[in-house]
Amino acid sequence: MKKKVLIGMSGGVDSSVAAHLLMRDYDVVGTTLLLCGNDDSDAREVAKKLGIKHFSHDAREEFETHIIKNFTSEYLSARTPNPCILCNYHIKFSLMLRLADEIGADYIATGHYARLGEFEGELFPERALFDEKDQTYALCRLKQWQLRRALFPLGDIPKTEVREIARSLGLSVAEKSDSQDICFIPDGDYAKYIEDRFGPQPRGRFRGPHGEDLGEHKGLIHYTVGQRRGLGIPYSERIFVSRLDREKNEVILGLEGSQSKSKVIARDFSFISEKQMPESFAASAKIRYNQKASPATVTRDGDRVIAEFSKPQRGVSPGQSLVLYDGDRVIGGGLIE
RNA sequence: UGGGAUGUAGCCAAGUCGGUAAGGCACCAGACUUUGACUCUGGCAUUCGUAGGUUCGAGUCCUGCCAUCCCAG
Repeated sequence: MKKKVLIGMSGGVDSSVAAHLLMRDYDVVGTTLLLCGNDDSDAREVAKKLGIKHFSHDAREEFETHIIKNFTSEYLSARTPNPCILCNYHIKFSLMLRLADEIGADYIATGHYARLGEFEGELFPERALFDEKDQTYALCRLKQWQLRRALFPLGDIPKTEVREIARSLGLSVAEKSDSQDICFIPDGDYAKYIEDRFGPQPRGRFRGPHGEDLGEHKGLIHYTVGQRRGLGIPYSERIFVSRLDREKNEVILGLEGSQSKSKVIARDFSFISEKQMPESFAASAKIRYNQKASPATVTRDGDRVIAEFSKPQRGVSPGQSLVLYDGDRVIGGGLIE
């Protein structure tokens, strides 16, 4: 008898094709999590077309407490959060697992471009075979109990082939564009979203590379370390946000290079492995999603990790995650201070 | 008021012996992207404070006017 798997279906191409691929070896049930007014009609249509069972689950309350609350409070604390990483941990790989238990499913699956690898008796997310589409960065906080019941059907398929499969199946979502922006903020204007909830944020001054006053900023939540565009400041050369000063409510600007650092400290670090990690080791690391990993020497300090990169990293933004890799294998991730 | 200087796109700013408006920043549009960013590509002055003049041709030469700044006092 086939084992049963519950797949999260967003209604996009990826999870739709993932569902189809699973059907060969598993008894597949699809679910769409209602997180924030998203619509499940595409997913329902795909499920019907594929001939699998589908149900939707209202997860708005959990999404609100675990993801949105953190997202807004981080921004209000002058940090730049990555909601996807938290969502994967709390929603896609926790809540989904509970739903799987309810329907008696052995596994859960998602349309992430990632593979699952085994190393010394444990499981790890591994980079997708075609790493232009790798999504392991966002899976950095997963634990063994989650990975043991996870499946990633798209890990060794290029995106173009996924679309071809969708077309050959006659799925209406085959040409649907890739999702982007923050899923619960459809228009992409996160600052407006926060101000709608918490009111307008106090304005302050822009401080230039030489300490000069460069005018008024719109409120700290509008800026991220490393940002260049949208500052609205004419200057003789490119200037970047190098720091957000919460005490003085100032946005500190600097020239090219001023926002680069070799030493990155991450707190609340979560390792994939349950084994004791060495105090210090070599790894490759990323400080943001869309970037290739670069070599670093890592030192542990309680729940903190200090990464000393061999080359300075630009735009190290507090609140984003430092994710460590050993080759293709994700070691873990933590929040940049 | 006398003496000096300057006035080129939203900002900074090139512009040679007059020959038919560099560049940077900002901005806009695309590309990239399951976060915020970065990056990349493309766009962006029929016009050079203004009114005349010289010239085949003026941002570049001449004259008046206007504006701003500095030094005198």
